[in-house]
Amino acid sequence: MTLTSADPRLARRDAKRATILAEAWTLARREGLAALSLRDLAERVGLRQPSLYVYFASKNDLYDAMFADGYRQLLEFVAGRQASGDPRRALGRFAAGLVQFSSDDIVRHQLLMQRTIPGFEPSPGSYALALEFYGLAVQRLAAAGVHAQGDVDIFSALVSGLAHQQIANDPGGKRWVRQAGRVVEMFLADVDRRRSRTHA
Amino acid sequence: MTLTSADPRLARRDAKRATILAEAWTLARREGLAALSLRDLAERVGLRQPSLYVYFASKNDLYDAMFADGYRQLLEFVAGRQASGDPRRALGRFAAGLVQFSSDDIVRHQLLMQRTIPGFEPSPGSYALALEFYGLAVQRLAAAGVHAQGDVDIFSALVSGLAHQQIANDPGGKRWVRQAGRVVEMFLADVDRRRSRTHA
DNA sequence: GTCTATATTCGGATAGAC
DNA sequence: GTCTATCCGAATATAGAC
Repeated sequence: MTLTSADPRLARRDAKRATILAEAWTLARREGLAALSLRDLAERVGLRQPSLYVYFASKNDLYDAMFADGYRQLLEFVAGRQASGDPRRALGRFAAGLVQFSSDDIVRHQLLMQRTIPGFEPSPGSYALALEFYGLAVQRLAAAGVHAQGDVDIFSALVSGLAHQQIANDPGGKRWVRQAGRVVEMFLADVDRRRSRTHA
Repeated sequence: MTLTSADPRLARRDAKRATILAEAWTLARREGLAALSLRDLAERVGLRQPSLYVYFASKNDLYDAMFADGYRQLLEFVAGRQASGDPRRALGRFAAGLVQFSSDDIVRHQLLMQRTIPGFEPSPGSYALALEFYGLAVQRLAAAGVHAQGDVDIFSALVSGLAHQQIANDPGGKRWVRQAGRVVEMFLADVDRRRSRTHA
């Protein structure tokens, strides 16, 4: 949605939407996601509060745009770190990257990964981006030889757990980020162990 | 705090506080933790809104009481499932129990484990209960031969990750609860592997 | 300890002029 | 597209009578 348009009118509109969005993130990081107010937001972008409705149909619409924006950032982040070399080592770096990404912006992590705003649900269009990310993760796992749904479930739990502990108990640090490699190793060792037990 | 007193006057007061607290949980589960309103809460316990201030000094004080209450429930839950038999198997049951406990009440998990309410921070007295729980977990780990801080960190991430995925992607189900035993096994196998590599 | 009444502030959202 | 003006509702919290 809201791709930069050729029409200069729409282009400027999109640019302003982006400005507002960026300011919304800043404000949310400072005040808390749930405490984000359209009044404050308007003031920070040099508008009166009702004028925001030109750009966003409602507050939930703003949250939805932030949700989509956050997942676009995540997809871009993942795309920017191509898997190279041994796919199993790459999976470790992938996991560490995700934990770092979450840790880099707690509010973003809250919005993308937790259901914390009462009444907010992402629109289908925004949720599609979340699914796209999930698909990418499944690809990385497959490249490392992980296919079973149960294994995918466990991997997702490992990453989200590391991210959560990092954010909750060492914000800004790397205490759990550093454990990502080891955790993925232990995970892959377990997958192997089960494979050798089941097959042949 | 707020132990049942011998003084019948205080006892009735505490009883009413408990009633209000229970209703606050119910309301928070229905409307969301952040959307909890003192007006609705008062109505549901047959009081006018200002009368709540007799029992709680502020809304944050109510959250604080809920926080303490939640950790008391957790401590009771853990105490009710004594570790018996092989401490390593017991650790698996311990982890599964914790995931189940979180899954049983999403709002409680939100309040206890996430920083989701803008402006709320637990009081020292309430936070002490959280530390008490943490100490118990460390004991269980020690009984299973896990001592290193890094190992404790990983265990906490494993449990919180399973809980989070369970809540986010299969609320009311057991998809991730069921994986707890396997995850703890893989964890202990890794701890062993490292021990045998380092020592002797 | 409970009430009525009210202060105060703030929130999101809409109408309509320019 | 931006504004002023305003609506409407909701929130927490306090004052003071009973």
